Amino acid sequence: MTRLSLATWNINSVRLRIDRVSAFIKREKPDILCLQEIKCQEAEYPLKAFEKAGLPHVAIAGQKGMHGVAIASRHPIERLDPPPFCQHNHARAVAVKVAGFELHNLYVPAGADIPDPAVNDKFAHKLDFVERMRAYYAARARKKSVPPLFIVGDINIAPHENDVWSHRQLLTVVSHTPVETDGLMRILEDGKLTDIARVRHPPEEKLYTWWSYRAADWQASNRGRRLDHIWADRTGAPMVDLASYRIHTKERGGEKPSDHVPVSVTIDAV
DNA sequence: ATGACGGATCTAATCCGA
Repeated sequence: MTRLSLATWNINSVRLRIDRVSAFIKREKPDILCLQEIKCQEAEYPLKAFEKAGLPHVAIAGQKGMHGVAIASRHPIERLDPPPFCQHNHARAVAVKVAGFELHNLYVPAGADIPDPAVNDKFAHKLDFVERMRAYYAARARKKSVPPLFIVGDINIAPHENDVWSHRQLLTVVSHTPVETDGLMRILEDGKLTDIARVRHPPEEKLYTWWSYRAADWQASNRGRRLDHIWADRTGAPMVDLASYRIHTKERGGEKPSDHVPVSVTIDAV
């Protein structure tokens, strides 16, 4: 039995924040770190820093300037085909096999401002991405003898009332509209997936992983949303130490933070 | 809840995020 710490973080430029990433790895010692919005191509990725930090096994899906996801691991990884969720083939998914389980790292489209797919192509793209996730994980849940699966990343949807600072005021705001939150809940239901954060944290407890850059004082206004998720499938969920779930809110502070903070969990792998 | 911030890019002004 190996205890593994798995963390996910929308880093909003891995090159700009590589020193913060290195410090986080040094302090929190994740065995696997999944990043979103690396905002670079594969060749530009700061591999050396990850080697130095003890996570030398890296799978990168990059593109110029925007999006981009990566998985960095202490243990050897086997790269898998990314799940086919993005109709535009953006770098929004990377998948590996590591320590006997499967790991998907996702960056779901934000969806822009207007929550109407008829007039907003980006919102239509987000809804399509979510429906593809539902169909894929539903089909996978029907399969026998698949490895345990963990799905992490910036899902860009805050599903529950207390995953946002004001349920009432955000009902018409992209990330918390009913069509999105219903879509997310259907992925979990049809895929037989567990949203690890909410197993131990009751529905009335506020949980945020993102705070806008535009607030004058993010901490004082505390208008956050829980956009970053760690999910496990039926065989993955029992491997999770539920008490280990952490939101690393401290990372929203200090110099040049990302607008998202890391989320982590400990897994008992074989 | 809009766009006060912040990132990348054809380094100047624009696109993008959520």
